[in-house]
Amino acid sequence: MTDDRPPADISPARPAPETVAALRAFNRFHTRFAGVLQPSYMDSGMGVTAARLLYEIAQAEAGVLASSLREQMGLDAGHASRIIAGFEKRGWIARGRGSDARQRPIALTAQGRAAFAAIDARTRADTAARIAGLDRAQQDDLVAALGQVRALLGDLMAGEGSWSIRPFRIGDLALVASRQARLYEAEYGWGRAMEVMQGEITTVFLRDFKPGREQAWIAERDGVMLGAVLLADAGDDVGQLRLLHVECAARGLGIGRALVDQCVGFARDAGYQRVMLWTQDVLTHARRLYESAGFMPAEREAHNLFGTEMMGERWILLLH
Amino acid sequence: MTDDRPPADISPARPAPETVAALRAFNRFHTRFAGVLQPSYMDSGMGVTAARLLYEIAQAEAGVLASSLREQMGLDAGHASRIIAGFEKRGWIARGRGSDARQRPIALTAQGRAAFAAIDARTRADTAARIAGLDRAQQDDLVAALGQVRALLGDLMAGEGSWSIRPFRIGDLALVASRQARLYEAEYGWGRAMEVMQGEITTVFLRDFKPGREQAWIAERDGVMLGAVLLADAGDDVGQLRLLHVECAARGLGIGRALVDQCVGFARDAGYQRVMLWTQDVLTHARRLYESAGFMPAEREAHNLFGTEMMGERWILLLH
DNA sequence: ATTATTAGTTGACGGTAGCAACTATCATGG
DNA sequence: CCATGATAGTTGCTACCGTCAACTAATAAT
Repeated sequence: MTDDRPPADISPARPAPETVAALRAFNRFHTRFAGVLQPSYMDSGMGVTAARLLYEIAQAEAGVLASSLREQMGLDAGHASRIIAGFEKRGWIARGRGSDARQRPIALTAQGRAAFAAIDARTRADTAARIAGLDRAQQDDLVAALGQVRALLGDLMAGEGSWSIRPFRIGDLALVASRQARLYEAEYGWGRAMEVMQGEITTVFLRDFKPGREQAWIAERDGVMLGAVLLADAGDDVGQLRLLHVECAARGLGIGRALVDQCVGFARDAGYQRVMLWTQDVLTHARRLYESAGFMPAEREAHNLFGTEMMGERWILLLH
Repeated sequence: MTDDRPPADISPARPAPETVAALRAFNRFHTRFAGVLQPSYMDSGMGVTAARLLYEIAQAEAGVLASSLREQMGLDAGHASRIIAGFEKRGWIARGRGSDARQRPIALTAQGRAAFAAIDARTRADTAARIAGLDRAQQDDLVAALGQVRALLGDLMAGEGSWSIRPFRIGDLALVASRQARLYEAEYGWGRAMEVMQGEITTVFLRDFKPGREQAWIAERDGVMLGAVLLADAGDDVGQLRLLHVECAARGLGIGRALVDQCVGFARDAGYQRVMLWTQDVLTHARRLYESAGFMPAEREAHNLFGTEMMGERWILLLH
């Protein structure tokens, strides 16, 4: 009844109360939101859990084990067993034998696929009805926000590793500038001067954009930007790699490397002789990345452009 | 079992399949996420629904009616009645008599408040533990994304009318440029030329920012930007209102008016003689807003800056 | 061969939630 | 003023959900 646990075991890095409050408010909201969606299962004669389980069976490749479904959904063994038995009784699934004779791998029958398709269509329609008022742009915002939430709340299933890289679209570059400004502010304390530079780079890039000679790429997952990079024409057959960044939450997935590769590949195809970039020596992670991509360090120069003494570096990659 | 309903009654404006899929995936995720949070209620001897109900009672002013709670939460009358009876039995609530003797208004007792506080603290701690890994910036992103989802999914409770206006912070202006670029692209088809202009305006504003003489404001709710406006020093004691916008989803709340008022008030305090702005005659909503704020139309000029023939207008407001 | 482990099933049981019948009160309208 | 209907809330019934624990059968470990 009472909470006797010492604060210490909650977490060393305690989140801000407002964040917790916002998340709780959201949870309440979503409980109600999902509650409105549920009744439609009812008249298909099965409960929400059964519907979820059927969904997972349909998604999995034929021959899923009950145990893996259980674990995936956090279900009780007995509960799951009964629901699965129910499916079998209705002829929706067939159960084989695994190499291990205790296992009874589950597969949907044709009948089961039909039943699932009907339920799924129904659910899809109900969900669609709930967001019928949103135009295309709002839908994109929604998808991005949902993806962002899942990523931040640590949904390991959130399109696991399924990020992709695409050319920039309208509004993307300013967003890149915004994210980078916040990123460097949070991590290094570089302030407005850096923000201005990022704004100038993106704006000039857009203003003088040379299709075929220049390009920018966005790495994203579920509509959420995970990183970005620009390739600008620096003249004399030199391409300049600019504004590479990877969001904190997306590091270690190889996104930075993929962006650099994309960029260098484009530069090679476009006929550039070299790719050049400026960076700061404190950005050690980026430096390692450039090094492994074949870039060679060139000039170093101390400067004080962003409020602190720092060491700028030029790196060069010969292409041909 | 089967879905016999004609497509017509789903919605005339049917959302994209990917949006629906993303929302469904999110629902599945959140069901599991919330499921992990639930067990902690258990050892307080009450179910999730009871906990939710207690929360609502605690939030409401003393003297809530069971019926309003029921409706609010979408509960069955009998179910709610039994849970409430349980609370009464434990001495957590006291029930009075309304003017209507059928009504039994509910109020927390001191004991009830204590019990709720304990449960609430527990829940808060559990929720906090789930997001312990997030740094400050990620928490901000999370709050914004949660707010965005709630706003887009039509949560009328999402901080109803509780938006506010604040001065800009790092990364805000580039975000403004990004949102505006997408907005005008979606609504009017103005393309890259407009995007470049927005980038230039924000970047120049940041680069030459004159504290006290210039400012930018962001309207937001739950961490989500709902609109923004800039006031730039145009010389000769003229302040220029720039880049006013209100997000589609946030229109009709008086945000545009509040932003203009904020801007004009600042200009007056800063000692400007006039406030000037440029706009396009097709932006009828904005024009009405400027008019009602006391701006007077000045020059009009046809131009073709953004890909189509359009009519630019200058408006002026005399301050002193 | 013995023991422990694992996959899955089954029985028992308390809690959840929906439906409908019920009481008590109030509103309306001849 | 009484009949009628509506409303706030309670109670009984029931199906289902979900947990615990005991169970079978097969496998793995020593």
